[in-house]
Amino acid sequence: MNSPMSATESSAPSAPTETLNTEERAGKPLRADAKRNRDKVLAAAREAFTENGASTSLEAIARRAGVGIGTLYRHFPTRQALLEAVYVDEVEQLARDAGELSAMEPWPALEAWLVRLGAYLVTKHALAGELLNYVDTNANVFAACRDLLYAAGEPLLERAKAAGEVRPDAELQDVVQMVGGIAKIQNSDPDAIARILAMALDGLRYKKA
Amino acid sequence: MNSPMSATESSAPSAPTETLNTEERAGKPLRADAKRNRDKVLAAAREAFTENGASTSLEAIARRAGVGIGTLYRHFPTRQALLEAVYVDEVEQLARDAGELSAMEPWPALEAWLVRLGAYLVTKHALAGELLNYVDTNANVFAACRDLLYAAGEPLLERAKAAGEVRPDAELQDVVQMVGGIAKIQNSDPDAIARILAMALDGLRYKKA
DNA sequence: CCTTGACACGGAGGGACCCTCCGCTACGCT
DNA sequence: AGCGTAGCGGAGGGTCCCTCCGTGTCAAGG
Repeated sequence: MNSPMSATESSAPSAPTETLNTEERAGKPLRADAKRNRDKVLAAAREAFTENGASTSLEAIARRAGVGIGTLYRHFPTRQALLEAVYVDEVEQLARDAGELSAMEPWPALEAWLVRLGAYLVTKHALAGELLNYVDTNANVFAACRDLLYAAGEPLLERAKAAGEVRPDAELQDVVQMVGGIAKIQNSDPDAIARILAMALDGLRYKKA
Repeated sequence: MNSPMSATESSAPSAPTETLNTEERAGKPLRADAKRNRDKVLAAAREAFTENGASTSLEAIARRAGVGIGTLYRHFPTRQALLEAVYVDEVEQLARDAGELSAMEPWPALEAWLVRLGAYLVTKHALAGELLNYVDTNANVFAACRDLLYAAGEPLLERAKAAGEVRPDAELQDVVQMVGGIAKIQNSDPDAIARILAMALDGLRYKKA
């Protein structure tokens, strides 16, 4: 895990491989053609974001998907919405990981989870930028996602605190943001990020004097 | 702007206040009108970057400065070049600060400097992005600046290591990048950044078991 | 003071994107 | 098979990037 992965599809929380489960929590069943187009856009977006980062032109994505730009915008009114749709599954997986790790000792579990989170975000600077920021527009599209992540990590952190392995004043929000900030560092050397992250995480265990 | 500090000029390393000293290390004496325009652009850019971040439209800057877009591009062929010209003075000041701090105890000195660096970068996400990244184009325009910073910090770090207050495996580059990464976190609450930075810096002092 | 070469100015213009709007297409229900 | 409407696509207006080149301005020598 020390090094941030390949360039393609695969990433930390083994992605769900398919895009079919999309739609989800919405009430409306989409019309056949609509669903087809939505999936085409999603697939094209996933590829494009992976290849060129979050700033890929939306028009390019539409072109790649073979749909009109208007269609893309109807399904995903903003770039953020599209990003979210592309990555929710993976973030959810990350949250689920937290549960499994609870078998380990408190600190190793927490550390492993945070490192995994970091490694994932390294491969998706795109996501990191949007997922973790408060500021910004009224409704943070990623809010739900983020809360999920927080809910998942909280137990791990609390457990480590209870075991006296992590300073009691550490807040999960701060920790997650820290990991995100470090993951977003632009550095051609993957090991450097791993070193930096490890060092910063040790700050969680530091005790005064 | 959403972040710490005032909105205007002032920032961590008391900025040199004026833009007159610009030009510098170049051989050619500029023509009178050229210098005048260069300064106008620089001033407008400083304001604009402060108000709207590094992504401010270059055309807007030219408009604000009351010069043609072509003029702006002749003096500063890239956005990076402009950023650098705007901020070199401040970064140099930051480097100079390191010297003064050496009067303090090793750890407090190092911590103070890094916190100051962080506070400064928070006000200039713009800068942080460009200054600290390796990746990217052939010639990093900021390379000189960055080296200056590293040269300034090195003694502080070494001293703290020698005093046994900082783990010996900490590298300055990593530390500076870490500070940069944390400073770039988007968060409406300035205190949060400070907390996170403090926690991460404690990682420097953590000693195994 | 005037000439004149070179330096510098400004903005038009082509390309890329963003996002909206609306006439047309084609689903799918009856 | 007919029809109401969800959904499609792309033209179009706006912004920005960056280049190129005709015109304006400086300053050194006559």
